[in-house]
Amino acid sequence: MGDLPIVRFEEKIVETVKENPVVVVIGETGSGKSTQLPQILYRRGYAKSGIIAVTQPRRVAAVSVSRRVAQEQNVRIGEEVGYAIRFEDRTSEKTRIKYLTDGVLLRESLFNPELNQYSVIILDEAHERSLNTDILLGLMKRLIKWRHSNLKVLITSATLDGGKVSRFFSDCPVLTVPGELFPVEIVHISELPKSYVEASLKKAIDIHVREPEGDILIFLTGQVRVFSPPPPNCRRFIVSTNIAETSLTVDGVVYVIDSGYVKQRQYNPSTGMYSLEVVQISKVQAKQRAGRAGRTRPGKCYRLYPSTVYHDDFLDATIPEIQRSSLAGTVLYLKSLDLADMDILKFDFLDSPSVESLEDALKQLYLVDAIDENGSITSLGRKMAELPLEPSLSRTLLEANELDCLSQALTVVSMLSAETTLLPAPSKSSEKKRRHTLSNLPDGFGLGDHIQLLQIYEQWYQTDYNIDWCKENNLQVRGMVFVRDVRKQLSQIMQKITKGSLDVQTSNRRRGGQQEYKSLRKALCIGYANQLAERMIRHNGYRPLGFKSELVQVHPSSVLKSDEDGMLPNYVVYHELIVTSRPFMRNVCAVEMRWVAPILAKLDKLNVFKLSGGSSQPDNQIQEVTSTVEKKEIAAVQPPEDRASMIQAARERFLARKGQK
DNA sequence: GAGCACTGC
Repeated sequence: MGDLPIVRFEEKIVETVKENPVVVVIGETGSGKSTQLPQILYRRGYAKSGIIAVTQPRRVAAVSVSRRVAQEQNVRIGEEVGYAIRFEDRTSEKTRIKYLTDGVLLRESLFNPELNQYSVIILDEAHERSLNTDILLGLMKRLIKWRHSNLKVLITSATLDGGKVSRFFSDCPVLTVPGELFPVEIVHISELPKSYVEASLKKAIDIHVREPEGDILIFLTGQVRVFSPPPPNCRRFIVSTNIAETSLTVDGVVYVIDSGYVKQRQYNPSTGMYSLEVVQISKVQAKQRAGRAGRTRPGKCYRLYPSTVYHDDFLDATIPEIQRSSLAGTVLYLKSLDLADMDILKFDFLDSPSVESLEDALKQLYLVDAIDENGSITSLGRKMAELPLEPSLSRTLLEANELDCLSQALTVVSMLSAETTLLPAPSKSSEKKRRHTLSNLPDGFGLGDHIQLLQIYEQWYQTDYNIDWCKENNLQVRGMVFVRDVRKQLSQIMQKITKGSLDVQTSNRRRGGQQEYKSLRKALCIGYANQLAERMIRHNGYRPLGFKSELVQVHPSSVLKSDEDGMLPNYVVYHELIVTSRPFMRNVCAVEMRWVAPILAKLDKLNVFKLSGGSSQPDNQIQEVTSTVEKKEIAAVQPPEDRASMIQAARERFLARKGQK
């Protein structure tokens, strides 16, 4: 391993780290930074006073890199070298080099804000700008002031604007270590193609006919099934999403075709909606993709866009996740750390999220009782922050505990955490099968998808977690096992939070139909107070409350049923708003008017300016955001006593809105 | 009546 480029820089690295609390290390793929940097510091005695921590954005990376380092150190994993990821802690008292996901380090800092057990913290792959890494960057900046005498922080990345991070950390030094990639020739197309799917197909065939052997990796935005599997001894065409940029390494790739696009999920804080959009990649991503051609020998990267477009239109770096996500969980986490003079709107992020996004987070936290009207964290909010869940789901668990339905809520919340991994990979044959078998699964009594998820898990429990049952019902075994792990972890945390011995056993009893789920639905209503929607008068469209007014529909895959008149419930809570062909509510649950009334009253009282601190003079931006909260419409919502008056009230609102237009 | 990239506690 002595021949890795980084080892030639050992003296320089050690010298720089000795004299500076924070150092940025830029190292291309193949530089050995992830494996060698901690070993260099270990050799130089930095693990004597504490552990050397190395964070990774992904679980697989934490495990595989630590295994390699353990091998190089000639120790077993869990001894001097170990790793910690969710559900799996392979460290011991002997551990001096510890690989962990950035999420695990964030959790640790919740219970030990000074992170005293660590003498060195290396944030690896920082260029990916994961939400967790970005929060850690902000926390490290504060931590280094408290612990300037006994903590070293290294930020390492492949292609990151080192100058920017250096400026963030008071002009700390930037070291650049060359990588060991083979040269990659970049070829741009002369003009943008009409269809990048078609163009990439043509280019692939072109390479196949003209170029010497070597596999072809094609970056597109979804799994387009245009290529059939190759016979042996043939050239492989690998069609991939951005998964091959980071998570997956394909050996034998010599040619890369880069469409220049990626599918990205983004959150709109004014409407509360997520959307999946095909967007242009950044220069950093384009470089990352090209690099995949030079791992085994010199390669070529064909870019399906002109070099002028690359230079003039492409963003330098991908928009960081923190600017594309709902920040309710993040803001609650930061509030619970009790950082001194902590104004959430002024937290020092490398790239700050918009004021609107932070205020949306505050508004959501207020509605779920995690912060009070002055923006201070409540005792309930502190408990919520301990749960590794979105605030609405932690709130649901705590309310369920009060309403004696914790066991059911634990199941629902765990199922939601794994939902995308439950259904099988799409294929023509399984699609038909799935339709068939899903009809055999319970239907949630028509009350909604949360109840159905609960019933599915309870059925599985009654088969004693039988793997064949999952297969028969076309549920991914790995997904269901994950649900079971999450449920166990959440049960333990709930036991700890409530300091009691709770009944968290999955129910085995069959009781009286719909009534069985009343408390659970009430807990969901209180938990999802920030995700409540009201039905329109004459049709089954809904309007989410507390956001800019938009018409949304219940997703057609929902098991929610309409009444004898064909009307859906007057109020539902939803797990997610997602814009595909239209805006949809995914995973909805019917709730009752008498549970909704207090939430409407709270929406009415909402004052975002006060929530965000309110002591300083409001600037224009804040005033404008406050005005987007639809005071008039919300104030018009009365909490009526019965269904007739409720409908009357809704009709008046409807007419009032019509009149305004 | 839809159809969704990736990751994490």
